[in-house]
Amino acid sequence: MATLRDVAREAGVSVATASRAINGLGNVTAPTKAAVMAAVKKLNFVPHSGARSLTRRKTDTVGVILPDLFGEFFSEIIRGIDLVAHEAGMHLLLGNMHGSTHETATAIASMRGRVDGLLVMPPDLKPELLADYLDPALPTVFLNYDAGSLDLPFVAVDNYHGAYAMTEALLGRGARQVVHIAGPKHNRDARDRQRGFVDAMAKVGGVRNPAILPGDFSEESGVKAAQLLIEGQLPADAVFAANDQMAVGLIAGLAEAGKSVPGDIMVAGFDDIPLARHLSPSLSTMQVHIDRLGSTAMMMLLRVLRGETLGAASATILTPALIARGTTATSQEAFAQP
Amino acid sequence: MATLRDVAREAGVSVATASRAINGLGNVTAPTKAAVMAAVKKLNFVPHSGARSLTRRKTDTVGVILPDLFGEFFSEIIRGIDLVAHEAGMHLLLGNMHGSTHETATAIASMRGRVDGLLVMPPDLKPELLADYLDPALPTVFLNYDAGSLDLPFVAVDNYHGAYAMTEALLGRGARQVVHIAGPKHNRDARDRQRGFVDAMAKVGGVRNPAILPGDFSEESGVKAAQLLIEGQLPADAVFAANDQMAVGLIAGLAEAGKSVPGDIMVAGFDDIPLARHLSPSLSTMQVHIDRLGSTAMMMLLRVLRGETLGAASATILTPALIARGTTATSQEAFAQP
DNA sequence: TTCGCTTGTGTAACCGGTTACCATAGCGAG
DNA sequence: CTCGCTATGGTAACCGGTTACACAAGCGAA
Repeated sequence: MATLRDVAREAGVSVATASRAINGLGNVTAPTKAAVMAAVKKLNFVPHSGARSLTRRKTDTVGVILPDLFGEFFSEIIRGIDLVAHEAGMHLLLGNMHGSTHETATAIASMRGRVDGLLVMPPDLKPELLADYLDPALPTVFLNYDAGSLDLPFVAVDNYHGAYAMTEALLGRGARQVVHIAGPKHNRDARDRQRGFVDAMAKVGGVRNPAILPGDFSEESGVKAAQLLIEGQLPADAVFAANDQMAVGLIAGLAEAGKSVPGDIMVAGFDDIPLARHLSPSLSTMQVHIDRLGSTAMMMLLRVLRGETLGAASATILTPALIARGTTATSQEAFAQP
Repeated sequence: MATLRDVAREAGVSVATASRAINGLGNVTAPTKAAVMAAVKKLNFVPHSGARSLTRRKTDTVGVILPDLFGEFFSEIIRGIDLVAHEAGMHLLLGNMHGSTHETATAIASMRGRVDGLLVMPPDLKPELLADYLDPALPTVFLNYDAGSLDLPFVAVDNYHGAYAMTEALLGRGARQVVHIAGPKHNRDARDRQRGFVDAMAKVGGVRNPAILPGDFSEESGVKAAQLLIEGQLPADAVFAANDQMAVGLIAGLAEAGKSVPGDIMVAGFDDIPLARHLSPSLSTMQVHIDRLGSTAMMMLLRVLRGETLGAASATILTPALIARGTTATSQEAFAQP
């Protein structure tokens, strides 16, 4: 591997001159610069970024810490981040916390000196726990997370109002007995969606304690919910699942039991995963632009890195949009658009 | 930020002793080590990895260069890589070549000094072009790519035999006129699948020049293929799309035209994306364990990094499995299992 | 007591690139 | 011809951790 000293020797100049020529810092005459560049080409010199980060005190890299890397959700987030990062000439260092607090601490620690900033998406953990591990000097933006007591910028989805709107829509289509399938207990997204559902049922539907079935965001838990619904003889004319995966399982379970969707029971999900539009009937859901979650967070981080103060922009809330499809079609609509 | 010198001063020892204590290199008495560790805790010291990589000449990071980050395919690959990398305590540095040769060169160059090894997935490019940019001293494994003339280890999917098997299966189910929807012209996966199809048609079906429609792996190109098929009045009793995405579009297009699947026309895809099993009828396809593509490549890279010679294991071919589902069901099967 | 050995600790050079500061050459003005 | 300025380039310290080597202390053996 060629070093800067090699280049300098080859070009017949000092390391300082070579460095200046390469970085275009002026104080170098055209012929000198040309000689240096020729040497660079000849030796195939590429600056060693480890050494560079020592003196420059920046790495042109951002660390991304996600709870898991499974499924389209995370792939879309990474894509959104990469889109913006690439534009700004930054690299992405991936860290996986694999769900545990200890892993998260390790992941954050191991990024010291490797990154200029951090994007963190803590799914279940309390922010207070994370605070101990975060380096206050390292710019950090939270993904899909209300930073709460921590004074850090974040991007989040308005799960509460999304769930509220969907519940309202179901009621508006004539449903009286709407059942909710909840997500993991400690997941904030899941809790907010449940709150939105409960509040809408109370205020719009006039129902005090609506039925709620347990779930964990997995397809299997949707199937189980369908069984509970049928065997428990729970009266229901609509089911609102806390995410699309569960809605998919639910529909399969209902079909198994001979129930028709939306004829007997309407179904709605949340997220608008690509699969949703391809089901038959297609799944009504709340559309979350997952990639924007990533790109927005990355843009915020870039601004912090540039030294700008975010002010009011330090909290960005993305509002999901209601997508009405086949699983909530009324009989008229079903005839009009099979 | 606390440095090693700070820790040494705090513990009342020299930097050398502090370093040895932290890295557990022996030659340090228990009380001395305890004092150092106490200082580490107190100052919240984390070694600066940039500085470390200078002397150690390793970074515990592997670079991953992908053509794009879109869709489940890449997400699965990254997940597979991460699974193995995490186990080995390695980090992932993501690079996106965004399709162009120039970008690829930049991505590879910018990883100099940042990574110990490289995983590269070149979709369309010729290996000869890449060779100029690859550092021979940097261990590299190709993903989903036959390294060809380059003497580098790789993991690939046996697209040819997969396509051959699927075509054979379609013919075995009574199809006579099978049409293929091809992938992008310069994509090697697509070309191999097309070759497998053509050869199977000739050898098993006795058909010399089977009909082939153009496509580009996108859902839309599947829809277009359906239109071409109908409007061109191309006789067909089965369609084999080069990937699942196009099969999905194709099915939608056929439904639009009033054709029933598999009644009028059987359909098959390739990849087994998660969506495949959820379609109705469910999509028959060749199952590729995409995550294994990533994890296998990562395991190979780890072995190279440990100094092992791969020998025969330097070329790993993953064989896809045929998954027969609803879109290729014969009428008897359709009655038996609706 | 002194020599020799083991064991623990310190000093300083080094990895590769950056940059503050200094030295020199070249030029015009006086 | 000398002075003084600027443009250009060189020297060396530094970023933070690692490690070869030197050194000192402690112990047993002669």
